[in-house]
Amino acid sequence: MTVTSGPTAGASKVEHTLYDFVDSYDRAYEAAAASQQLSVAQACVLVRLDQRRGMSSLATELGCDASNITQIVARLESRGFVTRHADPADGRARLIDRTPDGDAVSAGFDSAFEFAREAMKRLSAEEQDHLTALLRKALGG
Amino acid sequence: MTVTSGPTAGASKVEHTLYDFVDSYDRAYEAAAASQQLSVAQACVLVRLDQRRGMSSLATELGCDASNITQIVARLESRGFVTRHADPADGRARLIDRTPDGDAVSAGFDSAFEFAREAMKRLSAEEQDHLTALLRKALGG
DNA sequence: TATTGTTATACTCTATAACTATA
DNA sequence: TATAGTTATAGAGTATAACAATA
Repeated sequence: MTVTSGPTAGASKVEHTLYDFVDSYDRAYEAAAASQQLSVAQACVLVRLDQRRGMSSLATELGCDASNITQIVARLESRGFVTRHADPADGRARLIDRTPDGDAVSAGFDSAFEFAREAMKRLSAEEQDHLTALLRKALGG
Repeated sequence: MTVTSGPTAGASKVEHTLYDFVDSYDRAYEAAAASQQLSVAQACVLVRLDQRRGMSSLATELGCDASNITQIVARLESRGFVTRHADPADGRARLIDRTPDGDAVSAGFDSAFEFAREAMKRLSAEEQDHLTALLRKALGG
């Protein structure tokens, strides 16, 4: 049940369509993570480690508590997908690196998560541009 | 971290936009649930109980195991938001009803989850129709 | 004093397996 | 035998609070 929404009672047609799209996207993401034996949370962290980075920046970007990241990174480390190193510039900080095994799993996830790619194949370049513009406008500022 | 994705390395502009939209939608859903002291899973179940229904249909619709629904419904019941009744037509089945308190919380959630509503206010009727058509086409069959 | 990260704790979500009751 | 639901269990996600080390 990673999938969230469900259209409200009085929702309009476009709102139902938005829900269907988000629902499909989320389910595809979960399936792609599962194909690599990853939880959604683990996949979220792993794919963001294409460059070495610290714990707190991950927590900020993912909108969760730092202690949560500590746990997820610990599980990824125990499976050999990441390593932790002291930051020479700040004795408090830790820098996380993805290992070659982690790179492979992350790449496997990227290959498996084909939802957006497949969906956009059904649209022409002009339609993609129009969709981008409409969604940007809908998102506002 | 209900939010899932994160754009892939080689993702196109429209794919980034899709991610931004899904990300915003999911975060807004989570915030609306939290505003009613509900988890995302609890909100998913509660909003689907506008009519009396059985456990297995919820599990099927939400794509999770029946034992999971048992737990979530039990928590909702302990907070007075739903009740369970025997199904007179099938001695094995249970029918779940939302209580008046549950109705109020569900309505509170609907009011708080204004993401899709607010986003569509930024588009004209024609733009909404066009967006619907594009997303439907992108979703395919 | 403030920040980075960890540990301890508690609760929720989730699936699997075993079970009861009913169809 | 098959289905609806529960219970027991275990692992994972999550936040809060308390803590150590460093800035």
